Parts: sequence; C-alpha cells; structure tokens
Amino acid sequence: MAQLASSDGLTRGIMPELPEVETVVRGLRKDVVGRTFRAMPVITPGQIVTPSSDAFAARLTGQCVETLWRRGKYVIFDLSSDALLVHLKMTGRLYVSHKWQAEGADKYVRFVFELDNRHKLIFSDLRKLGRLHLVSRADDVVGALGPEPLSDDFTLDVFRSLMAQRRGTIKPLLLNQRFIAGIGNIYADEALWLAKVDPRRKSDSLKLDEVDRLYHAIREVLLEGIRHEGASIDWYRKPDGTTGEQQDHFSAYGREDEPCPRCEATISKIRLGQRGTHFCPACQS
DNA sequence: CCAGCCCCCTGTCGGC
DNA sequence: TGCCGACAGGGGGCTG
Repeated sequence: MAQLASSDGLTRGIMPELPEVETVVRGLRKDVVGRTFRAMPVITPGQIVTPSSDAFAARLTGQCVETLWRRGKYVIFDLSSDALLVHLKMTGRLYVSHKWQAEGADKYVRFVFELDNRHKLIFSDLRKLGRLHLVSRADDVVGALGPEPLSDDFTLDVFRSLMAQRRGTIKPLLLNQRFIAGIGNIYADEALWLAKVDPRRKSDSLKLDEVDRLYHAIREVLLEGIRHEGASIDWYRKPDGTTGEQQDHFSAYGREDEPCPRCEATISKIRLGQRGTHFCPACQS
C-alpha cells in the first residue's frame, strides 16, 4: 500500500462514493467513538451548511461521539444531542492527526476538531466542495435519500419496483441519490459494464433479466469496492493515509481506448448527463 | 418526472 | 514557453 507522497497534486477523476465513504468510517471509528469535541481552531465558513459558522463550534464543543456511521455518501457522527454530517464531495479527506499527516504537512486543512485525548480530527479538502451539517436529527439531511443498496431491505423486488416507476436514461438514474444512495460515476459505469447494459438505455426499456443483472451488479461492484477499501485514482485516501486498491480492478471506468476485459472490443468514453461515461459498445447493449 | 444547464472550487492537462 | 479553456464530478438550484 503506497504512502501518500508529499507532492501529490493530481486531481483527475476523484471520487468518494459509497465504498470509499464506508472505508473512511471503518477506519475512523475506533479513534472517534467515545471522544468529546473540544476547540475548533480552524474553520472554513463557506463549507458549513448549518448552523451559521459563528454558532457551529460552540454548538459542537462538549458533545461526545456516540456512533459513527454512513448513509449514502455522508459520514455521520451521532453526538450527545446532535448529528454532525460530513459530505466529502470530490476531494474531502477525514483523518486523525496522529495516524497520518505530520502537523502542517497538509496544505488543504479546512477544519480541525480537537478531541479530548489531545488528538485532532482533520477535515482536508483541496477544492472546498465538501459540506458540513450540524443538525438535531441526521434525517434532516439524509431523510430523502434512496435506499442503501447493500442493506438487507434492498431486495431484488424492491429494485424491480423502483425501476418500474422510472423512465429516465439508466446511468443518470443510477447517479440520482434519491433513487439509490451512494452510487457515483465510477461505480455506475462499473455496474452497467458488469450487467452488460448500455448506459444510454432508457430505464423502462430494460428487460426483466437486465434489471436483475443490474441489481446484482450494483451490489457486487460496491462490495468489491469495499473489499478493496475504495478506489484511489489519486485524491481519495483511507484515514491512515494509504491508498485503496479498487482502482486496479476497474473494467470500464478510466479505460477508454483499452480492450474490454470481457470481449476485447475497445472501451468508449462519451459524455452522458454532463459526466464522463465509459462502456463497451460491443458487449453492453 | 426528466433533461439540460450553471455554479461551486482547485489543479492538471492539452492545444495553440 | 505561456496562456486559456476543458475537464475532473457530487450535488443544489433553476428552467423548460
């Protein structure tokens, strides 16, 4: 596992999606659960959605982290009386200072949360697209998300019934967090490749066996991503600073002009819904 | 409901 | 060599 180089500057194709966020949560849990937030010496006001940036630190300070979990792409800290939700967007990173970066080594630190054991929880974010919410109930932020694709509740029947209500293009639909939570550009392309479904298809044109293949493919690519601890094309890192491995297992994403691993035809890259989209024009139909 | 567009941000890369 | 636009892509907002 490669250590993060001090000069990493690449920003092409980032990602925190469900497997990456899940890996962050698993890596952080034992360092933050049971800890109490103390001072916040660094705050980037523009990244706080609620409450006002003036009130944020005061309201957070003194609250203890009871559980740390994930919903869709949100990291959720359940606190004594509130919930802190963090969305990493493209380049956000969460890590505990003693585990990774030496003090001052990270140019993109946007938040520092001092903990009651003298460690610091760091939120770093090159592009400042990440967002923080401090709310009384997590559902205020994540209540409208679609189902968790890896939960026991997300059955084949549930997916069939959700699909039956939709008529849009299949790939943008997979990216819609109100349809299913947690799928981003990478795993959408990978799931459609695995299911042999063309990303340009209308969702209501999928035959039953294609819907079934897509259901299993979604779960398989997400589970594989978690198994490999996320994809580190460049920016995403696990909380200990090392890279995930999933980027070495892509079949379609980022492989334009390379042979399809299944049929040897050349992988295409197009734009679909303003997103780069990778697929095999021969075996995805 | 759905598609398309802009915006938020910063850094890299390719074209000229 | 330097400048500039395109691109990376999650999500909110807006329009048609």
